[in-house]
Amino acid sequence: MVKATTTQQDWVDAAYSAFLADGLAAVRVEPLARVLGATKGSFYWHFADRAALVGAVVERWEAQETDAVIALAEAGGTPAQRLEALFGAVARMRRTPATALLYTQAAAEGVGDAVRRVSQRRVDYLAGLLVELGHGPDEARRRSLVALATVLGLQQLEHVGLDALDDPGLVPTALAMVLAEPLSRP
Amino acid sequence: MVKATTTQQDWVDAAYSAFLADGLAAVRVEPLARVLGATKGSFYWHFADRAALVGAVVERWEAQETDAVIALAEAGGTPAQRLEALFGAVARMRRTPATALLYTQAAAEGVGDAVRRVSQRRVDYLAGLLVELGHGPDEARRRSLVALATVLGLQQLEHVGLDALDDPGLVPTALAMVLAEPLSRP
DNA sequence: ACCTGAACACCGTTCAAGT
DNA sequence: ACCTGAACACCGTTCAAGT
Repeated sequence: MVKATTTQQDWVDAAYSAFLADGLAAVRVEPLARVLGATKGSFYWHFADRAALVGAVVERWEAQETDAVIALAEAGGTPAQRLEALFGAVARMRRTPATALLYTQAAAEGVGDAVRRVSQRRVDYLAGLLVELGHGPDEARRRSLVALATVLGLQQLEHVGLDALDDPGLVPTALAMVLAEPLSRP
Repeated sequence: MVKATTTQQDWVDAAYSAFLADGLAAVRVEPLARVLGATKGSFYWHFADRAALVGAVVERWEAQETDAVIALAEAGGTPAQRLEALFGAVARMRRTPATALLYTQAAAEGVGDAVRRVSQRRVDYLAGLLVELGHGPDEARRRSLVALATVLGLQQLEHVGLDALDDPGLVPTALAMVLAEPLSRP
């Protein structure tokens, strides 16, 4: 039995695949219509415009990010173990163009809010760990912000051809930088 | 005396302004033609295609970046003073959307090489300072890579609405993280 | 209710024709 | 040598018309 109609889900599924492969810019109505064997007119029955589809894609991304953070938090262990697990996950993450592209595309595509919420959640989780490890709340927040920025920046460098994530000594270095005691400045 | 013709320089100037304001995506032939009071046909006399204009824009950006690094290096002082100056410059840099957008757009726009060269030069400069400050070359390179990534990532977070660079304690924190002695891991 | 097909706008690209 | 203006392709968007 062949599917009779193209559902809203079909559009989001196809758009999400395109997003994972090539970022939000790849979420385009006409090419997706070709992939789905539908017309653009069909798309505009299910969605108000392209922005609505982009919104649905980012909503799905946000939900999966939230699940991932919760899974990390529930994995348990000591704060130090959870920090190790977090850095391990980051080290394994590597080349996912979608995420590397997302932050700069977010504002232009009108989904900056969702990306900001996800970022905040990540910073909060890491800051919680650092507080458990004995840092003060302000210092913990700053270090977490810097750590997230580092991960995002390394993905960008990777994306531009600097094989930053290949260096096996880099993640330990970053870990040390996040954990280290603050220096008194000269 | 009114200028008779639209020169190649005029196109690059207009394109560079658009780039500084809104990133490479804003380098578009037809809107620039409107701004310059010329036709698209005129553009295609001076340039092979839009990619050539984007290339010229990034070339100018690369040249100015190089000048900036050289100026920093020639400023002199002790390595610690130069490091302070570098972080001060970064702290003052703040909201330049163009740079924040550039890294993710670079690959798609075919100018990844120029961006990679600029990144490499920045890392090399900082790593040199860290070596002068007593770090080993590998550790210095890793810390420099992480530091550049941090700056790029903070720009992205800023761009998405997390007021990361507003926190006055953040740059000292980042400085401490770059300078700190490596930890032995647990 | 859901879709097609044609239309229009926007921008990249080409090119014959003008000066 | 340099430019105009019209044409085409691509994709977002609208809509009358079909089932």
